Amino acid sequence: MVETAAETPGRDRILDEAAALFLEHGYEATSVRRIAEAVGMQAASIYHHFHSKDDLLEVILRRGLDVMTAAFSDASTATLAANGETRLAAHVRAHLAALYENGPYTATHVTTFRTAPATVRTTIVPQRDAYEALWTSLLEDLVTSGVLAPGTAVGPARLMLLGGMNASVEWFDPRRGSLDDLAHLITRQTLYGLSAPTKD
Amino acid sequence: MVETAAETPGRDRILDEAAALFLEHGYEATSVRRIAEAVGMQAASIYHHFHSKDDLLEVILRRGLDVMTAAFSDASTATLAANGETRLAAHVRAHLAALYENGPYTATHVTTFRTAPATVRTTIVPQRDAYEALWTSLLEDLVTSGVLAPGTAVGPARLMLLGGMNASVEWFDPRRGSLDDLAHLITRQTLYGLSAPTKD
DNA sequence: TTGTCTACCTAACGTTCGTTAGGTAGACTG
DNA sequence: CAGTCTACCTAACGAACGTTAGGTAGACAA
Repeated sequence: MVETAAETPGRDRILDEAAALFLEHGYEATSVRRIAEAVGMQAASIYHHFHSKDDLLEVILRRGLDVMTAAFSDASTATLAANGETRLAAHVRAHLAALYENGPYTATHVTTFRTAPATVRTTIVPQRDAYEALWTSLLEDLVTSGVLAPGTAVGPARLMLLGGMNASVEWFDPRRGSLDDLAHLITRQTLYGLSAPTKD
Repeated sequence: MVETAAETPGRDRILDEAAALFLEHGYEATSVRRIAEAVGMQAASIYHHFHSKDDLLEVILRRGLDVMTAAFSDASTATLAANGETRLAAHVRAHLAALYENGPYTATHVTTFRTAPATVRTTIVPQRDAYEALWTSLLEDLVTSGVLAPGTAVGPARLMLLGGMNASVEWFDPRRGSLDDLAHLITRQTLYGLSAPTKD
């Protein structure tokens, strides 16, 4: 039960405000009346644009995933000919950009997906799996091309990398820190770790 | 407004069930009636043990922090004489044990703290800062003793390490995977990264 | 045996929730 | 210029919420 609808200004305002509120307070803690107030309309008017509160969440989660996926694709086409480290760095930067630019949709996705109502979650799962598969195949390429150590367990590596990036929403403030710096930090630490160079 | 109360079986059952439900569905999505049902009592009986639902959450969050802090201390005393890598590994293992053993309190803490009601969150903040300070000083020691690269930015390193460990609650299942393996994986990746050994 | 305390209970309170029914003002359409 | 459609509105519904008042059965103490 998802909207394919055309974009209206009112509808997009609702999505923006709802996503921001879901991100800050969580889905259940945000009432339809509070969303409506943020937009400047009555609660009942929300239902002109969405079937239900769950539907509204589903559209937001899906949009967050769309933003991520588009960012990943852009990074892929932009670095087709680049070396492995550059490609990884570009995709890390793209995922972080999805989290912190183009609205709160992706950040809302990663923070609310786990506890979203089961009915909403299950309809999103296939699209989410597809996004994770993109990362899996990127990391496999990097193993094959010798950038990552042979025998690297790609599954755990993907989970830790995505987990680490997503965890940054708990502390990173894009108005205070540079996205490029964060992307560089995460890429370097993922590839080379924190240890002092060995002296053998 | 926190309980210092003696431990009664009924009270601990409430804490256990509530923490598990908050972890799975989130705080706002879990009603007092549902907690009571899980325990096998009436909703009103919860209020014999806790002032309010917020109070119940606060006790749970604090207990989660207590579990973490105790685990960290144990790891510290157990590795006083050990080398840097062993000390780091022990503390990583301790934090993960706090997340996956001794009940759902720590896992509930890390998943619900960010969106907890502001009044609850602010009373917990000092204790939380104290736990993070423990990690900061551990990492600073490791830089001083030459285990971590000189000039390592300890703040971001701490955030990424804790963020990575905490993010594992989204995917790690302690009944399927070994905690030791996970701790080893995270420690190794944190120190040495994923890159293939350079051939120069 | 009377009194107190603990750990629950039933019943109900006022509030807020998501949602629906039905209306209206203004913009386009023929 | 009548008709339709869009984007809202007011009013209200039943259900669920957190919470409180007041009672009770059993344990333990004097």
